[in-house]
Amino acid sequence: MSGLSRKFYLTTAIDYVNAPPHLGHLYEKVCADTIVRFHRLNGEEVFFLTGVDENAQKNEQAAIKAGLPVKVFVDKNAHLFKKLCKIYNISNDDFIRTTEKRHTKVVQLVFQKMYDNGDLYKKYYEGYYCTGCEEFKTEKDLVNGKCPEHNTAPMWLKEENYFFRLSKYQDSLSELLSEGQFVLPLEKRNEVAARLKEGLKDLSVTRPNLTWGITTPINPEHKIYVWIDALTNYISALGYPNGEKFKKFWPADAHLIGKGINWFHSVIWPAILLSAQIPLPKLVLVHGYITVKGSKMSKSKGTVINPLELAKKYSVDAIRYYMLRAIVFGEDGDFTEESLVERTNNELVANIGNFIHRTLTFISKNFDGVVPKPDNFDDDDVKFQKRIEVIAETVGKRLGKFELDKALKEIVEFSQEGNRYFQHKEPWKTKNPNCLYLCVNALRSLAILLEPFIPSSVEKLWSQLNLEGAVAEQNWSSASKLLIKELHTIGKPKVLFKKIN
RNA sequence: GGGAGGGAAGCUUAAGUGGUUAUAAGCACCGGACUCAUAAUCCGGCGACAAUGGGUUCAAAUCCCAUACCUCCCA
Repeated sequence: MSGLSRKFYLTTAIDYVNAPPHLGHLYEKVCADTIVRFHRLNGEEVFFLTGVDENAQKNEQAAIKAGLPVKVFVDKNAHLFKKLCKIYNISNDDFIRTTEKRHTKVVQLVFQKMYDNGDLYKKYYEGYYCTGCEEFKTEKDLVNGKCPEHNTAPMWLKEENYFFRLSKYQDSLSELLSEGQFVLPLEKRNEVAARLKEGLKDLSVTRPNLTWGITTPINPEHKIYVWIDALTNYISALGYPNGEKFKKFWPADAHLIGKGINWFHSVIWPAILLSAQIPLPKLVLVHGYITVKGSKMSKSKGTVINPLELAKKYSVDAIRYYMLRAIVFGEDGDFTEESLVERTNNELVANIGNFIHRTLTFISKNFDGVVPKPDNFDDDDVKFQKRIEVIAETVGKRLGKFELDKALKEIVEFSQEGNRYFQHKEPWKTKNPNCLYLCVNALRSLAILLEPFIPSSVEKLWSQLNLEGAVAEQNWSSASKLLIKELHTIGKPKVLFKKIN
């Protein structure tokens, strides 16, 4: 353990604001939040960025459909994303909106730098264009002459666009991706590397004749297309090029993204940065999708889950706990309310909640709320004490590897160990002081260990333990110490997690 | 159309990468103990012949081939 304070910069993808947030948006934010909270507890200086992509044509189209001015429409949905963060205790340090001046000017600067570097050139392009996809399609892409995605006939379009010499960076990118640790999990790295071998084509990075979006600095007729615009949020939010935050936090320690935008983050984004001569991020961290009944949430199937609504039905921490625990990080995971209820009742309530509550009420009722003075430890006591001594490291290792679900599993097992120990020592017969002394310390450990996952519940636990400060201010490794001493008076016990139904 | 991956107890998973009757965890289910605790807890039991069909081998869940299904990436 070094005493050096390090920095940790984590981003999420920025979300389209063409619709209100769904559960997938929340999942990414909760994962990110858990990761950064862990890093904060480790004493690192953290910057955690999330935000929304407002410049996409998709947003404009959705606004028109809704019969609202684009700005009004976008404001409305952006507000919902901010609200989502607030409700779910997402501890983001900033929230960027790509229509903000601080962003648009950086996008133009990056564009200019790429241009100055000779990486952008003008070219006529002709072909089928699907307005839904905002993309040119080849004949092969079409099914019965229609875009299979949108089921609409594309139009024949002849456009003058600026192209980015992506091909120029083929070798640098191949090298970046062969090194192994740039994209995690490794299967995701392999997918990108395999596609890279097929060769890179230059990329169209502007669109003419649009009304919504950021104008290029070199030609007022052209708007900057999604790539250079959206991805640049990761540095514009830090005040690139001269901002203090940029100097302190860039390069990003991880970009947390969904698997669908892996290519953009693992190939296009590094290429843009290389072209603009900006250092590359350290890691692209890819998570899976939340599915409902085994397939993607879809509007037509009516399986889209609105997390703002969900929070009215279940507690925020139960939802956070469930998503983090039940979904293997990096893989897709199915969401059902039944399993949410099951996890909550069996683990959060019956295991963790019970251990907390039985310990606290026992001390409260039998020792007037005062932690008893321990005697000499017997073998059981020593065994449990040792468990406490290693738990911070055990869970920390998992979190360091982004194994959020496994980390949580370790914590559940620790809590179960507590229940087992308590049961075995039978303090209701013996009034065994060692047992209560160790268990109440285990609760303090649990509070810290669980802080990244269920931050709000854990603060309540902290105050029931009548401890100073906030859990979020504690040091991770102190979760393995017995810092609650004899004669400490605990607060009033109160049920933390309620059983559902 | 090309490529990658997956199938394990009723369900969800972890381990296992050639060797006798496949190692485990949680949920569910059954039984017991206990009563401090939100009928929570603790202990014990139940339970899979490994997607299917072939092949290699003295021996395969583990290697190879084929087929079906699911997922993903690409076109």
